[in-house]
Amino acid sequence: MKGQTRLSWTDVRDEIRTRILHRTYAPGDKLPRDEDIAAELGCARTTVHRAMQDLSQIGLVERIRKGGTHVRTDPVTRATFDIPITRREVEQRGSKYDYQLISHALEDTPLSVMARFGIQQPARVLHVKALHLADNRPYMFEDRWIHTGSTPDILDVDLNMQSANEWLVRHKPYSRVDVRFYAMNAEGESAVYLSTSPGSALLVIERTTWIGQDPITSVQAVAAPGYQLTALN
Amino acid sequence: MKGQTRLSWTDVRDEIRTRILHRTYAPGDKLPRDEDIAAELGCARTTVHRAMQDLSQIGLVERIRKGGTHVRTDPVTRATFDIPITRREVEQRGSKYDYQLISHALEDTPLSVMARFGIQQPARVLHVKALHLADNRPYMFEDRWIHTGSTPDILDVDLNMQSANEWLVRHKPYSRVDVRFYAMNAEGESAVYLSTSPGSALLVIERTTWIGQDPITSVQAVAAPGYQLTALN
DNA sequence: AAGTGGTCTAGACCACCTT
DNA sequence: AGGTGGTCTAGACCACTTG
Repeated sequence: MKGQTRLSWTDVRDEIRTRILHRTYAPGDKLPRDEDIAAELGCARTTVHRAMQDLSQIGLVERIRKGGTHVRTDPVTRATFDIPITRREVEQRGSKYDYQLISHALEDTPLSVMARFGIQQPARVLHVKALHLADNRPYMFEDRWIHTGSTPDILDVDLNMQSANEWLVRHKPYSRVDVRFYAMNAEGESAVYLSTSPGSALLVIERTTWIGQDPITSVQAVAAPGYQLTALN
Repeated sequence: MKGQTRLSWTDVRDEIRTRILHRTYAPGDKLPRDEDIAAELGCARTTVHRAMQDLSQIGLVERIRKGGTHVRTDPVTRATFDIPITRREVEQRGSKYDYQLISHALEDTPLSVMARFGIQQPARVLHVKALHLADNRPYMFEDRWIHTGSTPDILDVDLNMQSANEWLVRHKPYSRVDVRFYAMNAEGESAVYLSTSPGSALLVIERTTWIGQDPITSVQAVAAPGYQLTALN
């Protein structure tokens, strides 16, 4: 006799995915009820549910109570990115990490930053510019605004010793984050500090974080030329 | 008496997250065993497990069998992006969508595309260039290579009527995808078709897909100036 | 109103890793 | 070797949404 073992939810997931790839279940089709699939494959409904949870998160199927499970007609490509502390990112590439504080000053939020924070009135913020280096070469230029209302402690930190990036990540958990990517031409400071010519195309990672309703920080992280963001998996 | 209702896994998740935010469980700390948390909060262990599954996926905690659950010391920012069919993306912005085929030709894969596909020998591919428009203005320029070995059907498609993007998404499911973002200076064709001046910084979304081991397509989607990618949530 | 997915429970066993 | 998370089951009830 052969070693018939119990079905795991990954088995079920793979089976369903295969059927979708092979068009047994075509785009737009309604899949059988969880319970029927469970009966067919010989496992508990919970196990099918776990499999479907995965497929649903990937974006392969769409599940609606009472409506049933459908294969998505317009499958989206869903990509997930990890954005670690810059120091860690550099070290994981096997490079030597260095950091330089360029400037820091107490200022009022400009309109652009007020918009990012979603606030109506200007607020007192610490404006920090800094450069991250990998193997002594510019890696990322960061232009950051830190809300002194929500994060007064930042004023006591010696930013020559420790990047604001690192201090914040270690000391200020956030409850909400907005992340966006776009391209920018190097100009002025970004060109100088990244040692590139004005006009170079640079990738920008803009991140804004809040704790509850209160803004913490907003940063434009401008990567050196050639930088690529790669999705997990 | 008040309506004491049963704890849901989201309640548990929120409770744990709050404790992490409040440093009840500080970065690096080991959390109690699932079973103990369940006992404390008064729910089944499975419910705690479901909550932890979520926190683990977000990247807030790290779980290791026998090792227990730990608060991550270097929380990463994890961002997820949906990359829909371009037509859908345009229409969801409330704009009118148009599409122009620029050129298509059978060619051999250049080295760069062989690298993306992960193949050693050149392959016969359909090289397609096309432009997507939103409200009659250039929106995205796409430079695509389609492997005719895995996808011979593409040769029968009238690419004037239907973008390769759309046809592929509808007819060729993939099992693996590589996604990366980077910045590029407009030059030559990309500048001309996107109606911008050479040198403009443009965001590029590069996507390569496979079915099993076989490459399907690789595309450089070059967005018009000002384009932003925004994370879900 | 009814059907379908979503969740919760209690118990059992398994798999993996640290000690 | 033992402890912890991971999974499976069976059954029950809930919540949402469509017809």
